[in-house]
Amino acid sequence: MKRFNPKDIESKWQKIWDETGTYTANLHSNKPKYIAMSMFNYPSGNLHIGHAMNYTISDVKARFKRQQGFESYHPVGWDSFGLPAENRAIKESMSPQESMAQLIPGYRHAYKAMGWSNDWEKEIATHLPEYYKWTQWIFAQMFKHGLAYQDSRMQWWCEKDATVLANEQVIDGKCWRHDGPDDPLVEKKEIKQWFFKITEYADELLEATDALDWTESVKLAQKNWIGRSSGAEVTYRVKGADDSITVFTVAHDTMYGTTFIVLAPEHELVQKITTDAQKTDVEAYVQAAQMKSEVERQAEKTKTGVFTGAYAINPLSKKEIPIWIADYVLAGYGTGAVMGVPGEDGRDYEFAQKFGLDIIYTTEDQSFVEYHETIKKNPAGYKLANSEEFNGLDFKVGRQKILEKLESLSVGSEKVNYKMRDWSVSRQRYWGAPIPIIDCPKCGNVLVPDDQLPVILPELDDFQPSGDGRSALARATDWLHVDCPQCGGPAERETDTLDTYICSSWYMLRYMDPHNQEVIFDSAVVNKWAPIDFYNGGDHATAHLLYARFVARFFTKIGILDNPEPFKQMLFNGKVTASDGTMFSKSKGNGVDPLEIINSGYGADALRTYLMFAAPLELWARWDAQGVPATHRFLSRLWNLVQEYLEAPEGKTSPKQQKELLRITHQTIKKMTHDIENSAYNTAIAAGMTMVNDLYKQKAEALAKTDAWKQALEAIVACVGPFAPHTAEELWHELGHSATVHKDTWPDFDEKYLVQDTMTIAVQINGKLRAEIEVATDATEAAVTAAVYANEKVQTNIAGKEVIKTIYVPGKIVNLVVK
RNA sequence: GGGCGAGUGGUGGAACGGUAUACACGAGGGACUUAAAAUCCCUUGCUUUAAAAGGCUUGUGGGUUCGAAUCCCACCUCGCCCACCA
Repeated sequence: MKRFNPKDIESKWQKIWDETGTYTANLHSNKPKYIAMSMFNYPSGNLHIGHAMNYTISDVKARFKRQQGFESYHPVGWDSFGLPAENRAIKESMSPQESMAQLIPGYRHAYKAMGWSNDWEKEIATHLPEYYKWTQWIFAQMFKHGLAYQDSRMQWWCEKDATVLANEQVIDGKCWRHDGPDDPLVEKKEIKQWFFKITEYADELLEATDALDWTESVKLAQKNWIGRSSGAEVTYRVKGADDSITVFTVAHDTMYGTTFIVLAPEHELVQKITTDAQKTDVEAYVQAAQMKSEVERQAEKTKTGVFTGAYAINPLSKKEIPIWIADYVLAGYGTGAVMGVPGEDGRDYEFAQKFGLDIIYTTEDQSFVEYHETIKKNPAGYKLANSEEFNGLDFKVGRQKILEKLESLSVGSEKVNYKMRDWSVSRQRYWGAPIPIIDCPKCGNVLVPDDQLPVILPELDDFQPSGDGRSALARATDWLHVDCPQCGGPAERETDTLDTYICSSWYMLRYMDPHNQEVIFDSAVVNKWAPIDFYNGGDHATAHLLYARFVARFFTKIGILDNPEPFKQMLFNGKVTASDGTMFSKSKGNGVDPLEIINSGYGADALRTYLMFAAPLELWARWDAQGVPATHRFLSRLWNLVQEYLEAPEGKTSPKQQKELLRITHQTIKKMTHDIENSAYNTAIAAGMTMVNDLYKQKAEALAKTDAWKQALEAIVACVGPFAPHTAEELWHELGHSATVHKDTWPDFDEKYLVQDTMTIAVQINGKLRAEIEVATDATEAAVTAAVYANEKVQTNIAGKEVIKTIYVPGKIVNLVVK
């Protein structure tokens, strides 16, 4: 009997699949399409267990659909621009180009060793000019449509990377790439940079979120990130001056409770309105605030602030209220100024307490309850108080009336605010797509004409940032100096490169037309293949997934794409940790190397099956050293069963066994089809294991080379195909097929085989299980009840008692209620 | 501080309001073997008992229901995301 030896069969089939193009998708096929993929790979080292997890999830889905008869496409590519590659290149004194040329082949080899069904004909890499030409084209389109602009702003700055960061790239006050305990906090620097106006789409993105078939937590994270709040802008006049201060509030119904105004230290009016007496204090405070990082500010437990000496007038109550500055007010949100309502807002309350400011309550119960709490506890509404003519009104009515009054006085209007900011897309680093802009002293920022794209990234010897806040490109003088496309005069190229999140915001669409050099993609093909049917990953709940949605939406506006949502279904899967629950890390050296496991003799199939079996996909799994041996054992049992069948004598299968084999088979097909469809891979594999166990029991009865056995074995081999593709392929061929198991082989199930002659009914007495009875499947309720009363245990339990109620759940349970 | 999840055997985990603990690991026993590995078979929630037969069990406490791991309320614990967003 042939032994199960993954080493031989895996490399054999990988070679055959490669040579025969088994996984090459025909984008013009007449079959229904299916495209499954996992988040883009960032080549930075070796394939690790997290990759193995992520890419196997989408590979199983793609394989399942391919077997079901879909034209299934499982694309592959490299998110090859970006800082890790550049930093590695600096460290190992090689160019990032060379670094990629070294890393990518290693990944290709590893992907094939994992048995992933990628289409290698359509491979892409974002650092190649044929790709980034179109990344630059997107920038140009954004620019032409008024969605790309340059601005000088305070921006997050990572000292280690010497580049700015997008808000989304700041994690707990640190750079997303340097968030270790010894890494520095990010700082703010004023830098001229490019932005994409994602805020223009905030509302659309928010509204479309609910309908997505995505993991709920991700949808929620996106909604929170966009952070819509609707309220009003109200203008307070500064006493004795022409200036006025506009604040944003969601609680304009509490306006009569405003007893002070607070400006952010950076607010433009601070200098102007501060009185001479307060000047020293205010300047000191502003300076101190500038020195502090955002995180230090937030870490402070108590409120700080300084009085400016100026007063504002409440436009409704006409009361004079002091104007303060305090760093609990953020310059970047709303208008950078708030109205202090200490009767209804916790932060204002704390501030008022500390500095002895007045507190006015505007609700009838006249005590401090947080505004949102008040509404939550009393959704029906509370009544306004201390609000002059609005007293006694329900807050919803009062709110509306107050708004109307503000509007009539021209001091307020409805306003919607978003937490989300525009997307900062400039990076002061070398290894990215150059921004296709030429800075002309006469014409200003001039777009590089489309026919001159791509702006090729010049090869350099030294990739270190130039140190003046510009990238290494500032030193590439030949490249830098160009003629202005508009006036022909001397000009300079933009030295910033594009955030690599732009590269990954549209790659899924390029997969459908990867080599097109005329246009970004053929819309006809893309409209056939988009959206991505299945997408998964364990990171980027906000940044990447929001950017991709934004860019796709933009494509629909400029008419090159039909569907504004790029990902139809998105599974946010868990990660794999070490057995002690801590993260795998290079520094700890506790990593598990997928290739090592494969090569140790267990094979890719056992590894894949273990990863998919360990836990539900959305949960985090702990690495268990016993796991791969266990799934290897399962595959080996299946293997041996098929070998025994092949060596079995010709003969007959009894009608009884035939019926049982059919039942086992169809029950398994049903369960596995349903579970893989629903991404419940762990229970699908469990069902496969159950079938193999059941077949071993049948084998003990009788095993002969019959159609009944063959059909059962073919079904389980096909169903295991998505998880253990090599083993399935080998066994499929051994069972007599010459075509691949991986196309059009998924078996159908028929409910009629699931029906048994008898069924087991559980009998409860007062809800407690007391007996089980066996009745004919077609037994009537009367027959079942009769069988229940005939049961000895039931009789003992109801002796001397009165049965007051009988509940019969057909096919399942009988519950007798006795007294 | 806000939001969202999750608490089930020794472990990872199963269970449309209907027989809790599928499947797997680990453990114990047996077969095969000179022996070991591999393989195959059996047992395995806790507990009383020699056995037969009971009792108890899904974080804690209540509730709804003929029936609750599942639904509702309160509490405890853990995890994740966001966080002075006005």
